[in-house]
Amino acid sequence: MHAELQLDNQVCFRLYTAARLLTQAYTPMLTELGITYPQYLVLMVLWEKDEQPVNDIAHRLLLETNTVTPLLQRMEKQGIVSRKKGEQDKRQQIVSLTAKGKAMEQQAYQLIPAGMGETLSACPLQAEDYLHLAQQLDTMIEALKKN
Amino acid sequence: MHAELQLDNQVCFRLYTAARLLTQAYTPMLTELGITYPQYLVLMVLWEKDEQPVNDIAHRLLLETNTVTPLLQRMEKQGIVSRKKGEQDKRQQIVSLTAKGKAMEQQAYQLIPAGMGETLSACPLQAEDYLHLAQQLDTMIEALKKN
DNA sequence: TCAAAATACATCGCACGCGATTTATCGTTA
DNA sequence: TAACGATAAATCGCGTGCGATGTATTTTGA
Repeated sequence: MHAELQLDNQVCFRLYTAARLLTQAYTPMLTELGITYPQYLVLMVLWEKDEQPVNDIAHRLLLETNTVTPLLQRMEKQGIVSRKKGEQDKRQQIVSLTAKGKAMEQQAYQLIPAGMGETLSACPLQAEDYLHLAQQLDTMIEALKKN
Repeated sequence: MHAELQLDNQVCFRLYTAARLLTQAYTPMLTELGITYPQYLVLMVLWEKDEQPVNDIAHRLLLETNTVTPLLQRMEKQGIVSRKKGEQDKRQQIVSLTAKGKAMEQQAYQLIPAGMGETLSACPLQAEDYLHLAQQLDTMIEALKKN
């Protein structure tokens, strides 16, 4: 029995579990909006800056384009975003929010902070704890980004 | 522009990303063993205690049986585990390690701590930071488990 | 200048996760 | 004890993630 191979000693398992469970906590609100969590991430990227090529969205989310492309295709089918070929560089697909996609920002603002606030109120972590957690995760992410 | 809806303010996005990237860091070692990360989790559960029903494994990993069952079927096909119907309760499927599955503990022990140590050496977090991180994640997980 | 390398995106295949449903078995109780 | 609700797995469908490959376009360098 090697302590290094015990589930209870694994940071990765905790990250994997916490990410899944927290994503699940978003699901009821996101279902009301008719989207999934990764689609919500894409929307946040586009709410910040509209009209971006697939590559920029993928880089922002640290995902590969072969994940983002089908995701965008599904979102286009739902009328949340539109895609058009880049004018200066015809290899690019420029992704834009539709009116529906823009309107969803307000709906999200009304649903999600309130809903998640309630969920996390059951969690005895303070604002400063989350800040510290975020910093440590950023440190890990930064180190792992360099493969 | 609502601060609550900015990607940079999302703990969930950080968890989602850190979990993905850390899992990716495991992948080279796990590929050498011929398994995936979720399969590695199942093996850790079984190395700790062999011969468990599907439900116990799923509960330990906080996963649903409809995730674990196909995963176990793939592992059985690879000869890592075997499944047999429970004797006292015929609804259960008791999952056991094969000789191959047991032997993989030693291989994992030789590959993974060393490999992950090297990966995380690029990460300026100390042992006590990981401990603190683990505690905070456990707190979140505990709160989120109650839906 | 023009062929080769690089880049942007798409496609394909496979392994998760999970909501929803189904099937087999068990426990309970009327 | 016979029916009925509860439980354990399995199955189905869909949306990711991602490695591998393909295609169109741009950049490059001899």
